[in-house]
Amino acid sequence: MSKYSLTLAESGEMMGQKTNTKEKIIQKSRKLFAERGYNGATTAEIARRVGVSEAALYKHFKNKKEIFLACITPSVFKKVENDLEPDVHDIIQARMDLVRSNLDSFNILFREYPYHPELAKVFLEQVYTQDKHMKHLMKKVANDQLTPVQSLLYEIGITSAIWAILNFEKVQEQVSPETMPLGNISEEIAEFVLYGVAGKKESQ
Amino acid sequence: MSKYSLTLAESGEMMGQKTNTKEKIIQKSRKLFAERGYNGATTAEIARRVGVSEAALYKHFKNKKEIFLACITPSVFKKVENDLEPDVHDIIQARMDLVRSNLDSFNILFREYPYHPELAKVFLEQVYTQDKHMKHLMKKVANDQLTPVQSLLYEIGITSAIWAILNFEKVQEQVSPETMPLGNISEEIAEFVLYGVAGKKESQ
DNA sequence: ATTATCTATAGATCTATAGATAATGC
DNA sequence: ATTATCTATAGATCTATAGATAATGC
Repeated sequence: MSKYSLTLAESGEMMGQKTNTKEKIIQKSRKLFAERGYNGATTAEIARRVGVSEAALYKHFKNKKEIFLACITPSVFKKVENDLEPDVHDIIQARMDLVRSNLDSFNILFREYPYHPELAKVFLEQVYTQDKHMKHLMKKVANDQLTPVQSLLYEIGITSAIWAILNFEKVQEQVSPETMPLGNISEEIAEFVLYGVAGKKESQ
Repeated sequence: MSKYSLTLAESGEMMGQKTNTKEKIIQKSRKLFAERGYNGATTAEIARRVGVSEAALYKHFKNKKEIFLACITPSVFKKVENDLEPDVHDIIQARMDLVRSNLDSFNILFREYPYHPELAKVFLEQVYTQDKHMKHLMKKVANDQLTPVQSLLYEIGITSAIWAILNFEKVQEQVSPETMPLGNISEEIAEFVLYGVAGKKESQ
């Protein structure tokens, strides 16, 4: 985690304490939905992982769709603001931390939001976070010439790039025999975001 | 389409001619899989859209999974090479054309490849196309300092950003009441890829 | 004759509920 | 008494096949 970090708010109460079945259903099913997609995840498997009967699920949620939405909607951003003025590296690092530590949620969002209209808004909110620092810094670097559309495109683009690269990293072994060590990814991305392929010119 | 464009090879014979049921199954189901995901697309619905019975599907394909794979695997890149040395704008435009005109395939790939090991390789091939022009130009602009990892990361990142933005464009209405006109997206992306948020410095 | 299709249906699964039973709080 | 769970199962799908029928090529 970086000094300037964002994390998804723990949905519901502090977990780990008393075994709250509802909370456990949400956590187990979030993982399962991320693993198999909405239709690939069955209520039977959710129940199995939670360790209760299927019927028990329906005492906590009206139906499967409600379980699914509970996995996503309560995840509002809890921003850990920081007094320090962050630089691009910190901001990219923070975004990577956010995506990485909530990869299940982002996987569900990126993959499922077109099938579930309820998720479209959440998708936008979580991906286009309107990160104050990011916005401010981008504007500053760009000499205040960033239009709202640019800031939207950049933030969505950067987040989806991070998401794709992190997932690629995970499945890379299956893909190429000689696994390419990706090195310090956030460093690479930060450099790219800041100066593009052209890189920083000699003038600094 | 730009002067320097890539398109996915037409899988199988030239369509439109004689009504080839197998080909029609592939086309209709590709669209359906993109719309609903693998598990959300039923063989009943595929049959309905093709206009045949479900049993007919199984004379052309061993099972549902084979229909699914047929939607993806034959889509090898047919590169329309061009003598002209393309600039960044052309290259980004070409990549956007590629993603946009094969959005169904890319939607299936980006969303489904983690659930289907067979797709991981295809995903990498289609997203990291090792676009000769892109590679060459990136290297040139970066003064030959691009490492293989960087070129991999950049190409995957750029493609996924384009994919996410194009999909976002499609569902934007549902999301924000005041639809934001995204303007010339490829122009924006090209500028970003070339110079980052810093933009081109006064020196050009 | 051979190939492409259809009707009908088996068998597996999947969501969701009804009604019974166990656990908990007053 | 109330709340949380279980067993059992209804009802709806969903994939895939068997066997019958129609269409096509020699």
